[in-house]
Amino acid sequence: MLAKAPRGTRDILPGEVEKWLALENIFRNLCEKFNYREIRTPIFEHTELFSRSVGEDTDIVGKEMYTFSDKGKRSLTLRPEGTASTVRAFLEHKMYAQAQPTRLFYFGPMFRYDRPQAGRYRQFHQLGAEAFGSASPEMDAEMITLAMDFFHGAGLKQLSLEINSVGCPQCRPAYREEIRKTLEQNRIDLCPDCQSRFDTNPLRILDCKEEGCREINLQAPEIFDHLCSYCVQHFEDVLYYLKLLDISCRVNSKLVRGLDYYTNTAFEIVDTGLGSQNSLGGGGRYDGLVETCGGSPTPGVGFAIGVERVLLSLEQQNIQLEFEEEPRIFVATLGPKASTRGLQLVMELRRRGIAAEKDYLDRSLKAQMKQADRVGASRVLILGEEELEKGRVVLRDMVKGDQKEVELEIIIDMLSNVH
RNA sequence: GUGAGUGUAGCUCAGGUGGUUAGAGCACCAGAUUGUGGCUCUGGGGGCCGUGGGUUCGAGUCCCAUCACUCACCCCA
Repeated sequence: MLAKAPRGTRDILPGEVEKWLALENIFRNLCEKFNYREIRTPIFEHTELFSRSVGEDTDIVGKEMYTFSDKGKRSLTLRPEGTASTVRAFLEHKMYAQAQPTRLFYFGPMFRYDRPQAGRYRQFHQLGAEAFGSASPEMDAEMITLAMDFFHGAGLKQLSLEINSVGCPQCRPAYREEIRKTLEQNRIDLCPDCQSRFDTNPLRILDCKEEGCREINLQAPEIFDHLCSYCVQHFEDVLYYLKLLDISCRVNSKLVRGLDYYTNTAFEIVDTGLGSQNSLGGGGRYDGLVETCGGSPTPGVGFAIGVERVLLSLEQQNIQLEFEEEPRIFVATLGPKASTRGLQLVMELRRRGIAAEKDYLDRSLKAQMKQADRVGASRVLILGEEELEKGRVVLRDMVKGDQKEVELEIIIDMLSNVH
């Protein structure tokens, strides 16, 4: 147990970390172009922040939160998603008093207690963005474009963008009632989950995957017939702008996201070839959330993307992320004097910005050469007692396989110029 | 929370119907010229056979439990 990461968590090892950095860089650069600024919020928050904003009746709050109380008896929760914290920070630091809209992005670990499976972890990582202060459908379109540009920047193809409108507090209650009315006589045929959803959140019945529920859902009223005129217009505008910006999408009137705070736009990006957990990201508009968290009414939109799933999708589609490997110099030495001089040499190289290393295990020259090969050294400096006496060093090119003697004094400058 | 599958060396896996000191490939270390990597050859170190219990003269192998991993359901990223 001591040497085992907890269930649903894992180490990101050297060799894989490079991919994470590459994705982070793609996202950071993109966000900069869109004028979004990075925010880093705590990894845990007051439990109430999540239960209030995400919604008491959601699966996340109901059964997936890592909640604990600290020594001061405060109930705290490891964040299961990023939007709530961002909203909290927006309010706490009165960002609404600055130039609007406020555009923010984040990157970091999230936590949900769930059975792990392919593409699902208890600690997973999301990169996401939020924009406060604009209810314009242009903002929705911008947000979706940012997400899609990220996927394209990472090299992903074959993604499907699904979009829907879930209405607003003006029209949703009536629609909710409409669903209840039409499904009432079939209520006992719904799955147990949907039976309780009937009371708590009948919209969620619509995207239930149970065969029986799906059949019953055929007679459910279409949401588009029940949106208020504002919501209809907003949705149509979003679709219009997306088309204008060359973002293709598929309207899915059954799409209902698992968080309660969404209003109007809801969207999800899925990789159809991925497997069971094929949702790479999702988001939507949440015009009531800031108010729910104690602020004055402020519209907002955002999305979150699952890093592990993006990585999985890249792997499955055989797409390599680009990252440069720095050429490396290995200093091989023979004898204690040369070893000491070699240590100086290595440090000088490093201070000149050249990646370098030497052997500390007192290994034979042969073993040092082997090691040089393994760490991917492009060149090896061989320094023995003989060379040391002559004030020279052997410079070996590991790719070509040839070598020559060079003055020890000029070797650093020489290599600095090459690199 | 529910279901199915799998746990043997660092990794990938062999080990018919229970029978002596548990194997291979790769990896690792050393050697094949007293100072030179990749290829080859030789040798070497490494295994509470997931854990606990049971059946048996005898269990890696059979039974039970437990834990872990994997996949799926649910839900989501």
